[in-house]
Amino acid sequence: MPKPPAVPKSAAARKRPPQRRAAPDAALADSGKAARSRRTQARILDAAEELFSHHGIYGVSIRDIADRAGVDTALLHYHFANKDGIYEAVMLRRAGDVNEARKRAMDDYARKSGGKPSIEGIVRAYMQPVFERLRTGGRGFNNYAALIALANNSALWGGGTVKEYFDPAVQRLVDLLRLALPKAREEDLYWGYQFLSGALTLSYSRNARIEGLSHGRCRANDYAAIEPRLVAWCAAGLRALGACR
Amino acid sequence: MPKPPAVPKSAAARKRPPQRRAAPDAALADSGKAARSRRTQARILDAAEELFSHHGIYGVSIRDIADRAGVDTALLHYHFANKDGIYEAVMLRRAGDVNEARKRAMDDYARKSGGKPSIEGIVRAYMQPVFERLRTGGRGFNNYAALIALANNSALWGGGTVKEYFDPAVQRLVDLLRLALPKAREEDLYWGYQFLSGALTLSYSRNARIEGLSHGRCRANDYAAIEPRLVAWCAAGLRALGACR
DNA sequence: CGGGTTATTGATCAAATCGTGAATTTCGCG
DNA sequence: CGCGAAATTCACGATTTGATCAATAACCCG
Repeated sequence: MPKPPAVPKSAAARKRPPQRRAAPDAALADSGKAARSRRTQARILDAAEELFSHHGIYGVSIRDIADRAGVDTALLHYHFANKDGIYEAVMLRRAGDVNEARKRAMDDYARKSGGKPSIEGIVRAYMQPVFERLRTGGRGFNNYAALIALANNSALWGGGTVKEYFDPAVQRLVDLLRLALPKAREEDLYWGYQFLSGALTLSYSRNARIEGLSHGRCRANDYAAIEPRLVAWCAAGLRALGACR
Repeated sequence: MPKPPAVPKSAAARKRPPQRRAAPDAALADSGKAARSRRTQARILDAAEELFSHHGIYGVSIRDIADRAGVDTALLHYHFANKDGIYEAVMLRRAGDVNEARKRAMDDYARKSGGKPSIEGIVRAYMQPVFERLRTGGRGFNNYAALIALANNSALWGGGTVKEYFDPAVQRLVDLLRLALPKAREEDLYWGYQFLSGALTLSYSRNARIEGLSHGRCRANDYAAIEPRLVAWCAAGLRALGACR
């Protein structure tokens, strides 16, 4: 009886298709059943990522995703159990990569700068992986970023699993800032992060107000223009916060 | 196309009978049919405001709103035609008031400061009306602000009518900043506004990450703590942007 | 090549959704 | 009072949504 594993309702979100390792020979890395399945899942997640980033989780139906991915509705349930499963998978797919890169960049900078890291350097290291991927990561990462921005300004900041990927990088950032701003109050470091976070996420959100406001002088996704300005902005703000004790 | 599901299903709350209105005596200013109608519409908008701010426009059904307002679904269509009409009415209801107050505050400050307005003063005048209402405006304005934050980081920044209320105040802000930062590049003034806007909206959004990150040291809606820090932060950032030409 | 597992589709359901038009209440006004 | 318009409710239909079950296609391995 080929039946999709009827997972108990309580553990529905846990369900994952058995993930086989790629064939050891790997003459062709992505041939074979498992690889094909993985590619299909990726196509589903790509579609969901794009649609979620435009309309939010509730503005997209499972059918919308299935149509855009070119598969049947039931397949989404087979791979991801339900809609929340799809959403969580989308949120987690890139979370590890970008935050590992953040921690690596901050560690590298901390080592390179010896005992005297600059605020600019710390902030730049934290932001650089995101901007790099925004510029070169294709439409996929841009959709993901817009979705993160959407979730960040709402109550549903992921199902609760997302923070486990994002929070450690933030703590690393705050730790470095504490080193560079020894006179700053502890709470001001966190307020500083919150302001930084708000400005950063708005920059890769789907909001393009600035184009109309500036009469076309600024383009909303001109990340080459945004990155240095945002670094300077946040560094100055952090210094002001750290000094106002 | 985005067609909506719903959010929270409280079976008990669903069958709650329509709440009878308060005593009809009330011989006060607004009795009469028109006033009653206006009060009903206000109740509907209050309910929609709260639900939209939590779950987004697609996460709320017309029934959810009607139930919470204690009226029939058809009444929402009678007053606001359809869901988009409700959304627009919610967005516009407080838009005029807060932005008029912003312009007034900036005009007052510009006059009071003569020809030498400070960055801090300008930014404070722009933000003050919002923080004042967040502190004293009751739950209604807090819901509205959270909804604005949600819309601000998404593609649907109002149906297009909202910007006509918000943009003039922003332009007034930029005009004053141009005066106070004569060496700044034109586009940097707008980037500055964008960063300011991101940090500001995140501060009154429904995101409470900072409470967990700071281990309870910061409370997400401690506006008395946020306002002065955000003013200092943005002023420092603007100065840095304006000087880096 | 053939059995068995996995991936994918087709058909379908119960519930929820938006919207409408007819009834019913409320209330101003003559 | 009592008529008529505005405000509000009732009942309902067409459509969409999330989800499931059985049936088929693709593939691996012996």
